[in-house]
Amino acid sequence: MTVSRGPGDKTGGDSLHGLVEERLRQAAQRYTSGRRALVDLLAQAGHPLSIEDIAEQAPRMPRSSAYRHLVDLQQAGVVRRVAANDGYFRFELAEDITEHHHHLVCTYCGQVLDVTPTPAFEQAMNSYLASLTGSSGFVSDDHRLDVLGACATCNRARSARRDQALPRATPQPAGRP
Amino acid sequence: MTVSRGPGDKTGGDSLHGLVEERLRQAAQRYTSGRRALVDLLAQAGHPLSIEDIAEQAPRMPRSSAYRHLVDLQQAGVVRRVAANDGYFRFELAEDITEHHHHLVCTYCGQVLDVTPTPAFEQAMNSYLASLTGSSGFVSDDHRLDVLGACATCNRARSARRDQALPRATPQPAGRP
DNA sequence: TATACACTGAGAACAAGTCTCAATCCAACT
DNA sequence: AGTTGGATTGAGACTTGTTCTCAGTGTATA
Ligand SMILES: [Mn+2]
Ligand SMILES: [Mn+2]
Ligand SMILES: [Zn+2]
Ligand SMILES: [Zn+2]
Repeated sequence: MTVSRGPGDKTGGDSLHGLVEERLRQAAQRYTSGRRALVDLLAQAGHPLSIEDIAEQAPRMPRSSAYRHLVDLQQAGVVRRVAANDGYFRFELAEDITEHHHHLVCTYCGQVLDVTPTPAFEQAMNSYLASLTGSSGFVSDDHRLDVLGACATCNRARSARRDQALPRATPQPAGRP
Repeated sequence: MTVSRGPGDKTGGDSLHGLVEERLRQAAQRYTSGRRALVDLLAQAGHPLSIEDIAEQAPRMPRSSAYRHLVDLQQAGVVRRVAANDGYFRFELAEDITEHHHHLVCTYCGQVLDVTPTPAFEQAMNSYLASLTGSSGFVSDDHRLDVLGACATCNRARSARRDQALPRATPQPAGRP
């Protein structure tokens, strides 16, 4: 049985753990069972995980340890921290371990999905980024594209109702009491 | 003297305040001097402001009031809250008041700049978004593109040094004591 | 002027994320 | 096999951006 490790699943077999171990060694860190559990979670999720997601799927891991592991894995270049629209961080494997991808953010249920861009689009993206370097003196070395909308599930729920209104989960601020 | 209101400066003259007042009225809210001051700040900044930016430029406004005004203005559709890479929110005028734009995020000093995309790129973006709708059942109604890199100022500072290392402000997690 | 709400400021409350510290593990030696 | 020094871990205190509470003030409208 093969397990999907994210979009594209670049690293076949178990080279993933070897690669992670090597990067940790570079940072004088050990690849312990807690860290391995986290990497497995992130690899099998295929989309960025919140600390809540992690706590659900690894109930025995203390939150302080999870946070610290994530920091260490970031510093080793294994994990990337992404700021979602709701102000909470999500965590995913670094793109050079999985593959460059974008995010579909459902503004109703808050779920974040990975999607791999078409080569044509990335080409347009690159020429656009090149044009930015010239005009403003800004030198880009990465980009992040989030597509906001309704996922398939929430879409069905919405069209099932007469009124187009569904409770939104993500961008709505707190409001007045 | 004309004041830039953001990229493109869609609303000329003082129709901005009229528009804001109208949207607040729709939400049964008044356009008071504190709220007007905030709208002026956001309009003149031309890039998303942090609560710290706001406190600096409007020292007499209490933070609790600033936050509450921002919530009210969001609910009225005047302000948009953007989650920056450092985990803190920034605030800017809604895109249908200014113009659709993207963000240049400097990963060294944390500053966020607005940039208006070329029509060619937005066209590529639209066809890309259309392709997403088909495949996964996800229906997109908005997108957010953040370009990460080094702003002109930090770029100069970086090339002035022999080593390429500058202290990063944004994505670097806290580290171990 | 009276009345009913909306608005405001001060500060308490909340919670995601970070830090501290004592205990434990483990790779590298003898 | 035992020692040892540094890395790792769990529990909980702490920090701080953001939200909530509440009493007092402003302001439309009649
Ligand atoms: Mn891309
Ligand atoms: Mn765009
Ligand atoms: Zn959804
Ligand atoms: Zn900069």
